[in-house]
Amino acid sequence: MTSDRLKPKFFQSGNVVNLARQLIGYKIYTKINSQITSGVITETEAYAGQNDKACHAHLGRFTKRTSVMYEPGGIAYIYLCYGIHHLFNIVTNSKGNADAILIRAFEPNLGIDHMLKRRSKPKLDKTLTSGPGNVSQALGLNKNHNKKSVCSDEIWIEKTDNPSIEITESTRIGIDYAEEDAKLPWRFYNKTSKFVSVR
DNA sequence: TCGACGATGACCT
DNA sequence: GGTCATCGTCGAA
Repeated sequence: MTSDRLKPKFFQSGNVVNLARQLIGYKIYTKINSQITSGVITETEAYAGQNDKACHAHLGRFTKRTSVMYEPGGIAYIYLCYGIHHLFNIVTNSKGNADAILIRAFEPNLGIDHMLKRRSKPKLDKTLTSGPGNVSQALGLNKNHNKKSVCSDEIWIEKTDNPSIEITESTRIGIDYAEEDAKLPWRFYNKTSKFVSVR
C-alpha cells in the first residue's frame, strides 16, 4: 500500500461525484495542538453546486456562509447543523463553482485515544467516527477550521492504493427537501467497513 | 429585529 | 420505533 499527500489541484477537478467516489479509502489526517489523528475515509456525499437542490449554494445562492464554497477546491467548509453538530466538507472545483464533498464517516487509525477523549467515550466502537457530526468531533475540527486548506500541515489527505475497498453507491441522507435531487446516487461508502453511518 | 428550520446524534422504550 | 436538545443562518418584515 503506497501513500501520497493530495495537492489542491486534485480537488479542483470539475467532477465532484467522481472525486467523492475516489476519496473512499483515502486517509484523512488532522494535527490539532500537535496531536495527530487519522483514519481511512469510508463514506462521502457529493454536493454539486448550483444544479443541486440539496446544496447550500444551489441556483447560485451566495451568502456569507456559502461564500467559502465558491473558492477554488482544496479548502474546508465547516458549518453548524441543528445547533449542535459541526459538519466537515471539502470544497472542490474551480473558483465560482460551488461544489463540495461531505465526509460522513471514516475508520480510525492513528490517535484513537485523542479521538476517544474528544468524543468523551470510554472505548472504540462504530459510533466514534460514523456520522458527519461525529467525524468532525473526533478529528477535532470546528468552525475555526472553516476555509482552511485541506492540503496543509494541520489538515491533509493521503492517496492510498487499497485493494480491499468495495464501493457502493446510494442516495444521500437527510435531504428529503431536495425533491428529485434527493434521489441522486451521490453517496458512496465502503461496503466492507463497519464504520458507515447508514446502510 | 425576529421566527423558522436544518447535509444530526444520543438516549429512550 | 420515537423524541428532543440547541443555535447560527437566512430571508421576511
